[in-house]
Amino acid sequence: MVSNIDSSQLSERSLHLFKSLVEHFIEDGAPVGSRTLARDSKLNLSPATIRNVMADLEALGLLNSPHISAGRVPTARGYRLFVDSLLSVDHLDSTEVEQIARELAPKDDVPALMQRASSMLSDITRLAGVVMLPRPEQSRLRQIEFVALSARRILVILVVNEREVQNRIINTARDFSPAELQQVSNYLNEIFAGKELNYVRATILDELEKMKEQVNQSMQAAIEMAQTAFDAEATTKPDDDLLFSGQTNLMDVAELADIDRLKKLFESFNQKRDILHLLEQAINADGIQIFIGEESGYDVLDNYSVVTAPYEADGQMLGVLGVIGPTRMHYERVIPIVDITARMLGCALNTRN
Amino acid sequence: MVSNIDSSQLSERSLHLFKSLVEHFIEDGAPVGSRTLARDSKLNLSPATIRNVMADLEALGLLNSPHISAGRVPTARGYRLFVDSLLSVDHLDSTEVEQIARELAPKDDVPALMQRASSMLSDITRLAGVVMLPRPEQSRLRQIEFVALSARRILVILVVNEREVQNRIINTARDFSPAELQQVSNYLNEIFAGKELNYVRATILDELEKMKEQVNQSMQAAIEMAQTAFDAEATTKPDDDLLFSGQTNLMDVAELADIDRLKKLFESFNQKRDILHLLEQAINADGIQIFIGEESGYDVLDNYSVVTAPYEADGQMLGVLGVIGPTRMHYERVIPIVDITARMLGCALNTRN
DNA sequence: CTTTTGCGCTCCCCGCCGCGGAGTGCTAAA
DNA sequence: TTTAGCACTCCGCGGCGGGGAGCGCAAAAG
Repeated sequence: MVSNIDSSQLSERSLHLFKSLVEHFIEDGAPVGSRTLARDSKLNLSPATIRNVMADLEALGLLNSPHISAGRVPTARGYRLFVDSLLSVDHLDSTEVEQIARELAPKDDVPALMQRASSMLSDITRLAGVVMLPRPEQSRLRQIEFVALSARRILVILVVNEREVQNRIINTARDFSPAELQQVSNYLNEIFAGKELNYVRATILDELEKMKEQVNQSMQAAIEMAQTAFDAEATTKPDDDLLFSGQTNLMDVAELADIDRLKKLFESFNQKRDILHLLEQAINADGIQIFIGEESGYDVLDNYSVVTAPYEADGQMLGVLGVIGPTRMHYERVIPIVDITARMLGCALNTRN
Repeated sequence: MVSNIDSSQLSERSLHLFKSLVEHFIEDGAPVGSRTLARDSKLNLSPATIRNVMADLEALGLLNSPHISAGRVPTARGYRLFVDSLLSVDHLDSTEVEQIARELAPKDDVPALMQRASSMLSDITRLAGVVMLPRPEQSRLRQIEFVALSARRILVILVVNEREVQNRIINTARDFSPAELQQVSNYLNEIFAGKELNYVRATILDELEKMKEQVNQSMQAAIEMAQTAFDAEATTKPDDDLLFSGQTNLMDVAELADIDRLKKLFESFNQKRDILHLLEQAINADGIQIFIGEESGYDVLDNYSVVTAPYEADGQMLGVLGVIGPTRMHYERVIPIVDITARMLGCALNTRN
């Protein structure tokens, strides 16, 4: 990768003009010519001078022109310089902040909260929002319970990490009485409570062996049953860990009207894989991270930028959220929105007492 | 609404030509002229004759021409006649049937099964699939359990209708011991097991009053707690009752490439309201029901058709599933797919023992 | 009466042209 | 170093014309 341009390598004037050009382009989406720039940047320079400056900026790879005789357009590298050094972020007005706070009030369960965060991001930015569901590296089993539905159909309830609840139904080979079930869950809670799920899955077989003599017949069957339960758990919910919303907002953005590219993007939303990889790169950034166009390395994201922020609660990084839109987006507005949303989501997730 | 055309009102020859025209149009998407029709329909008629016939069909409102000098295109009414009287449904080949059966094997919980049904519909038809989640008119409470997470945070588990499990966490005003919780759930199960959820919600307050003297203090608090639990239940999951998939398939269909209309459609997928209303109309149809273009009454669905089938299990209508695509779709193929999917989904939902 | 032939007409599509506008690069002057 | 002037490029757009597909109508054929 070619090294990025540092703002100190450029004259004050060049930077001013460059910034002005980018802002102009973000506003209109049309290539910006020397005339307009001469008119609007308060520098009182003639178009010709500005042309010279722009030629230099183009040589540095910050701009390029679609055709020899069109205005200039920022490159990905140009945007990079812009967001890193030139951008002054908006101050969100208090009504917006309140709106975000209201939407993220911790009134119900985690998935619903995440869903709201995502739609809020897309509503407020008029772009596409995405939230990675919290995936604590360690999911500790807190409690396991069995509820008899009928003699051979048993509901297994796993309470994981404070507030996550998973349940599945398993069919057993023989009948279990409620008392037996109680016994099994007591037993399992005793050994496994507080342990990591993966660990539980891995060792449950060993335990089974170890206990073979100690415990009675019924208990053996019970442990086998538990194993089934945990196996089922392993196969479920591995993929719905990304919540999108507002995809349709992207259909308004004129320069992205190419339906094939849009389709590719939407498909990659559905597959989740690429976007997930991208977001994972952002989880250890401290605060906002921005992927501009081709930078991301995923060519479905050409001409798109992704503004991300990790969110944390109880001192633990939980995930990433962000906004996807055209490279030509209002960064000065999107950035603080993503930022504050991540913070507030974190707050909402702090274990309430 | 103008009355539909009955196939008996038309000569054999007109019907044959009409059918041939519709098939042609479905294949190519281009207006069909008299020449092509003369060539391809085995009738050995001159284009001129066919023009006459087509003029008649146009007068009946079955066809129209985009321009005076283009070929003819079926109207919604034309499609109606076509699917009602002229269509010969494909015989699905056995590999496809097996594929469907495999996808719908009842291996895990209901939501996942529904999700698979929907994506399978869209994959196999290359159109958009939709499934309405089962919404039994009566959701009977089967069992309620409380699990203490901490002294004041309690997990409420509701088992509803055989295999649906809902859980939520509530915060209580005071501590409850496990024994107390057991007592409460025994009590509630005794009164409410087998009752309808709405009924439970409605009468739980009365019960509370009625029992005031009979039961002790702790029990009162418990019932209040239960009330909280059911209230929470009422507010949750009222809207995610429709599962879409394969929306992006619609972006391939050339004649729908109008990005604004597509956007409107996608938005109505997100809102769910209109589509839900439409599907609800189909729940009492016995078998396949088809909404063609403007017929649906929702103008986002102009140029789209929806092929639906209700599914049932244990003798009870549970919901509707279907496929959304351009009016110009391969009905002869889509119809049997939707049909068999509905049946198999029903089978998968029959209470397994 | 039905079907066919023949003919004139309509309308779309596509490529072509020419023009105005916006913008550039270069050179020469300030 | 900046500006003015100028020639040049390229896009977008509207108008034009020809070819193609298809239609309707009228008259002839069956």
